[in-house]
Amino acid sequence: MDMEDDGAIRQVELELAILLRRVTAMTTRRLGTLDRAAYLLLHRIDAHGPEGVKRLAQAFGLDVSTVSRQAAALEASGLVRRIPDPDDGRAYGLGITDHGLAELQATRRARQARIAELLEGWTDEERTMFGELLHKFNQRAQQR
Amino acid sequence: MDMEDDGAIRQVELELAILLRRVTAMTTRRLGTLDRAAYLLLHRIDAHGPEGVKRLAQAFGLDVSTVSRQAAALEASGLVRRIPDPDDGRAYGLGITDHGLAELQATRRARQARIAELLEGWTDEERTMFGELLHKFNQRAQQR
DNA sequence: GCGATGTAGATGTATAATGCAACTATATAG
DNA sequence: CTATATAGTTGCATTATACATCTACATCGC
Repeated sequence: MDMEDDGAIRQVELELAILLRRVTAMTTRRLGTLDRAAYLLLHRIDAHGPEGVKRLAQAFGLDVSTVSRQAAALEASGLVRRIPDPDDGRAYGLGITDHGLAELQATRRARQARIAELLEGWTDEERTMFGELLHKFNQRAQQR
Repeated sequence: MDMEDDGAIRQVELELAILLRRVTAMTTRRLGTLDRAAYLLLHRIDAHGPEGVKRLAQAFGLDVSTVSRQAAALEASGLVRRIPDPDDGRAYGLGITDHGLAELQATRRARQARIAELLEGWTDEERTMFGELLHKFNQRAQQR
């Protein structure tokens, strides 16, 4: 089977590359007050509860040092607070603060409004399918 | 109509943010010999024929200076060559060289193989739909 | 209990991508 | 012919990132 010549794969590969460019460019100027790293970290913490930098780094495929710096920035801005791990003096979890939650929600609204613009004219079915396929893809991309 | 609370939009927004993270992390270590910027530029030039840096920058939503540097790097590597615009002494187009085409194809194969892995177990319909929806999304994202 | 080894996280340093501002050279308009 | 606009380049600053190293604590073997 000649996978590489599969037309669908060809298209997905190209469109993903383009998507990366476009969405990176779009989100470089922040929507709301949070930059992309901050937004994703807060999103994750909000959804999964407090986690340490190691787990967060794994979740995003980033180096621990990178997340450590991002977390420090978030803490300095009062968006998260450290919650010491009672069983491990080295470790702590990052918990979202009320301020962090408010900023997260504001940024999320701004981003969703942007997406809503881009999905204007799509059918409900297309939107739903797009979300599900992206989710399915992300699941796989995490494991690998 | 409460767009912002549409479940599909909520999911698309989140999954796009995650996708960006994952795919960026994945493509940081290059597949093939070309980095991401080089790959996309060559891809575009191959598909659209020679274009100047201004048009290329617009196509990717990047600053002209950024593309100018990327183009210089491509030229230094012999992947593209400058084609002076006969009607405008300031302008030139970037044309892909044989070497550039070979590298493009090699990198494209490597990337497609990677995508094929990630889409393993998907139905043909899902793959096709994913590609089409990504394309549709990118089209909109370019105009806006 | 204590030394060896492992682990969570922070920090030093280097690199790469990018944007903005200033510049050069050419084109076009009045 | 001068003034202004445009294509592209370059200087500079910023940001995100990885890798290596370091510190503090934990755990394991004895």
